[in-house]
Amino acid sequence: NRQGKPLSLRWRAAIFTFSNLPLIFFIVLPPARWEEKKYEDGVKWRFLEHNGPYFPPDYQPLPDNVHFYYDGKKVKLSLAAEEVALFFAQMLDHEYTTKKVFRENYFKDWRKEMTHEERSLIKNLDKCDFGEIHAMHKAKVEARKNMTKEEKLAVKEANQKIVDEYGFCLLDHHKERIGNFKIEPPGLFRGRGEHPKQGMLKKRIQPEDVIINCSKEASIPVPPAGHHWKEVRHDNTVTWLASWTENIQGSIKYIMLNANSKLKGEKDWEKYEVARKLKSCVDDIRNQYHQDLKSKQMGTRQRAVALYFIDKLALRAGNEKEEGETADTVGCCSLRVEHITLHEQLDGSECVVEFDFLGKDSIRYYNKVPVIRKVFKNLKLFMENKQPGDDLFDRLNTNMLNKHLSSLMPGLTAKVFRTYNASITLQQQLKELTNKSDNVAEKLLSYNRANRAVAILCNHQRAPPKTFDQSMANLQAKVRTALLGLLHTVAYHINIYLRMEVKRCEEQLLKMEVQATDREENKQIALGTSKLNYLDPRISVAWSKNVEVPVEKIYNKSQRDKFAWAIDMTEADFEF
DNA sequence: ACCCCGACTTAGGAGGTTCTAA
DNA sequence: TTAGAACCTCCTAAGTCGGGGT
Repeated sequence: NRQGKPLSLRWRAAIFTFSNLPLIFFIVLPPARWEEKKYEDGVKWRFLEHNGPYFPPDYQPLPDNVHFYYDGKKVKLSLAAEEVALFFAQMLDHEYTTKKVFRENYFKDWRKEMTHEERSLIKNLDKCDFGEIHAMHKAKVEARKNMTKEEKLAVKEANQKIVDEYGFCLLDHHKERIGNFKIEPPGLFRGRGEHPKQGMLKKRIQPEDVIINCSKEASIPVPPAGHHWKEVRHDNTVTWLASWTENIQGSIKYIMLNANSKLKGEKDWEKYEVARKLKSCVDDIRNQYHQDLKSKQMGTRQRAVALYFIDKLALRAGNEKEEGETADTVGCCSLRVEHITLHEQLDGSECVVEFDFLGKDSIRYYNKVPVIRKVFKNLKLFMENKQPGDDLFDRLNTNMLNKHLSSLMPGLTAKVFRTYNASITLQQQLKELTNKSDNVAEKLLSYNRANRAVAILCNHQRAPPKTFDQSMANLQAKVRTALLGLLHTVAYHINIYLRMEVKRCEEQLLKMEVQATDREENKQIALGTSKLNYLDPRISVAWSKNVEVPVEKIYNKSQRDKFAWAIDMTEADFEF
């Protein structure tokens, strides 16, 4: 099986008695889905059938009592222009409708949707009054919030019907959940960070834009009435069920399976197996790049320094990006001189590199890192005679780096280091932080702390919750109250009948303290991303068995579904 | 050798739902 | 019973990486 052990025989036993004789039956179960044999290289399925994507509802025109005004005068907009006006009006409370780039992009695209007459009238966004449309939208949101239980239930049932019809497909022998079966509705593009295309109109997708992928033998999904698909193809070397090209970046969007599917689970498992393989040769690879730091070839030295960062700091590879098409963000290979500052001496350490750049999703990476002298000297060399905006690694790109890595180990790429370092860190931290004698709450705190160490390594940040300070204060107050209550109880009522009560108070207090600590430490850290994408679930499952914490305490339902393969196969002695 | 793009994973936020404690 | 926090699901943007074409 996937732990490298012989394939396990899955069985259940049942005991009956017959005339006081015990009879034991063994039932041999078929192999788990993730133990079925695979297809030849490149083939992802034999049979694929589905109902096609679900399209968002058509635009509903504004009611007659809601108006748009231009320059103080009432203007009845054409349907197309009105729909796009509503997109803007809906977002009026959001700060990016005040941003220059957003407004300019929006206005330019909106004008494209206008009729000739509208275009010649409406020339200035500042003179547009979306007030009534905005108010109508807010009223709708409010009304939705105030729906009765019955109304909410009706909505829920309607949604469930859509899921039942469009949310599943048949892939080989299995009914599988589809991850995103809905076509993305039109709206205004909201990029992350300072995105040059923010505010542009994301257009409505028609069936004529959509490519369907299914097997030849399957019944072809029926397009909405009066429409046809762009294309129906039968490509079993890919996993997507439908695709379309999006108009902002011109990239392809896909409808794919849910994470709990066999296909995705198998891929996930493979990813962690590659990372485990890196574990067995990481020492050699580290020796290699330490040697390469002294290479006569500048390109080799740059590769070595980049690898040092990727390994030590879990930086992303850093592919080059087209300027002006996306926010200005970088990864390791695309770092520029302006993103690092060298300090011979800083806070009592020598050879410190100060990183300050925007990474994926425009999340800031800020870190001061002591490095070995050879790396430090190389960096100085790379920065000589360069402008702040120049590439730090001018003789390196992700392609060259990955080609080198795959020559060291099959399947090795830059991102494997992130997976490997994340998982090995979790395993080490769990070993270090968990005490067998702790109670479940304390063990969970240890787990969260180990998870947190990884999230910090991978720079998984979140905006602090809006009400964080307030809720923290509330929690502290509660702790104080509980503490007082406890003291009070102990001081005045020590007698045998109240010991239970004291014990209960103590437990409650401890739980709250643990909770407060956990929450404070978690203020700006997002644990979910690493849990879902970087941490080999077998480490967590083995830990939960070892320390006797139910797996439900660390994985919720959808996480348990996603990691079903790991929950099924992992024994307490698993080592990453 | 390089570039472009297709396919897939990784990412944080919005918003809805459930839980908890007063 | 209710408000607010915690949890969870959905959404879709933004990365990685390899293969094919030039």
